[in-house]
Amino acid sequence: MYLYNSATHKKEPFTTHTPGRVEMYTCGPTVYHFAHIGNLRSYIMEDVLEKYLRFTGYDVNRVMNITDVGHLTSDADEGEDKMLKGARREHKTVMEIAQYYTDAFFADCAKLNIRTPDVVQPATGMIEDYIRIVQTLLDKGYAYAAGGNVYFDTGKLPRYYVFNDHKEEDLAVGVREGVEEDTNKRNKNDFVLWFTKSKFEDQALKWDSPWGVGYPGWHIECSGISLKYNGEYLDLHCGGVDNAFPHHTNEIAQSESYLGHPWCSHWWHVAHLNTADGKMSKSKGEFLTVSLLEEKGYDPLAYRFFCLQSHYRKNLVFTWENLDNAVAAYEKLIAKLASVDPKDGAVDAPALAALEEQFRAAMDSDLNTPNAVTVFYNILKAPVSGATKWAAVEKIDAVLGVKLAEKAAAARQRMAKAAPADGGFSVTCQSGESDPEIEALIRQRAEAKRAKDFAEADRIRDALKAQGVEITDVSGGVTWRRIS
RNA sequence: GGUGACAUAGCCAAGUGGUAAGGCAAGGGUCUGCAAAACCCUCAUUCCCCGGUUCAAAUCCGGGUGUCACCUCCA
Repeated sequence: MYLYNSATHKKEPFTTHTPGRVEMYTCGPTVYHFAHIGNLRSYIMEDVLEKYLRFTGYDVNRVMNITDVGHLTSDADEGEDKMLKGARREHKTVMEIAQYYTDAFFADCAKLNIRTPDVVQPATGMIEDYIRIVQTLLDKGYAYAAGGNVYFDTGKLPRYYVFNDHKEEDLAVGVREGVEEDTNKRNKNDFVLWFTKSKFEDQALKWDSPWGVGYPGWHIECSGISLKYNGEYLDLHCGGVDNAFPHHTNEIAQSESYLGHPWCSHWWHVAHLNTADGKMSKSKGEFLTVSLLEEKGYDPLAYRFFCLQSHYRKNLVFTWENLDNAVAAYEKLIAKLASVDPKDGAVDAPALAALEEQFRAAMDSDLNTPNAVTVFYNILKAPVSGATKWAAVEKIDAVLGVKLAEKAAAARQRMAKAAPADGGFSVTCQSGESDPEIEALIRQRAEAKRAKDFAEADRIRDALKAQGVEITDVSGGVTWRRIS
């Protein structure tokens, strides 16, 4: 399998330190608010990566942090702690906020069919580990104390910039309003390992340390958590592109300095989901969450499908029109599979293997999910038995995770119900809902049709449409659904 | 200002030297009382621009232009 490695800027064969096993770390959410669908794009793509690695036979140990401490506010940044700001907004304690949004995050993940990582570790649960790492970095001379804080000395490294070719003098420090240069730093790009002097007066969570009461720097949490649960050699580190610098760069600096040997061989970054005006954020424009999608009548899995249609290293622009496009494609795919009889013939093993091979070829090429999705179409068009088609769809959907077989099976059940064997007339709602008033109208229309009074039949259909109900004649009855 | 990624039809999108996959939308047809659905057909002489290399370039090289991101918390 070839994957693009941000650290080398090349597609490389993916290899692991221990053959057959992948130590995988993914940066998790900061739990001060709901995740927006842009955040979730990364988790969807990471989920596909993880599932594909398992599909190809790897034993995967996936670790994720939950950032529940120490982040500054986002976007409209006034130098306030995100967690604290969230707590104040909702009159809750910081830990209540963290728990609430952690739960909300995993609820969103479940709706998007994202597997929960093997290890999920809140940052606040590992303070002693961070202190030990910081102390070791001080002992080894990679860190220094100044102005009450402990800093990492990037000047001690032969190569600090891993992902790009920044020159220290070109770094624009404090370009943004409200961000001031820290005069305690020896080098412009030094970063804090442990704070005792908070920028904000009322930092909520503090711990005792050899350097005074304070809290850990942002970057140390990921190093600490990964070192504990993935061990000294990490195979795959994932996250959004925005994390590459400085967060991942700093993780590498502190982890390798602490360990004294190379740490993570492969870095995998997911590009952003943008809106028409640029980067998606929580404070600008519409706050796009999974819940909002659901309120608007979208299936979260249609959003997952939307993400799969694009490559993970390419910016994706979110518009409602683009989502609708994906929804139409997704629903057609389900309908197509639903029209295939799973009991048709036997599973043709060689044909199944050939279809699976197409899928592997796409995925092996830097996780090319757009091409992997086209394999669904190839399966449906292939001259093979229905049983083979269902088996092939189920096989690759175990990785892509859009629940095609499950949805198609449900659609088949509804179709069976809508076409009773006794020749009667049935009225079925596509979402399983039942509404006597609507059903009565539909039956009235059927009567009018039987009497060849098509004007009356069309009048009733138009009246239903005006109420937001669309009906479709099928053999043996009518199905209906609500449209927005 | 520096750094990086990207630029393919109305839209999403693959393709990394051999003559533009796939999907959505649209148009035409079959079917249907009419619709819808389904099925069939059509839909980029051309890949941001200008040079170069080559028998051959969307693909390689050079130079532009544009978009986005990062340098400050962010997926």
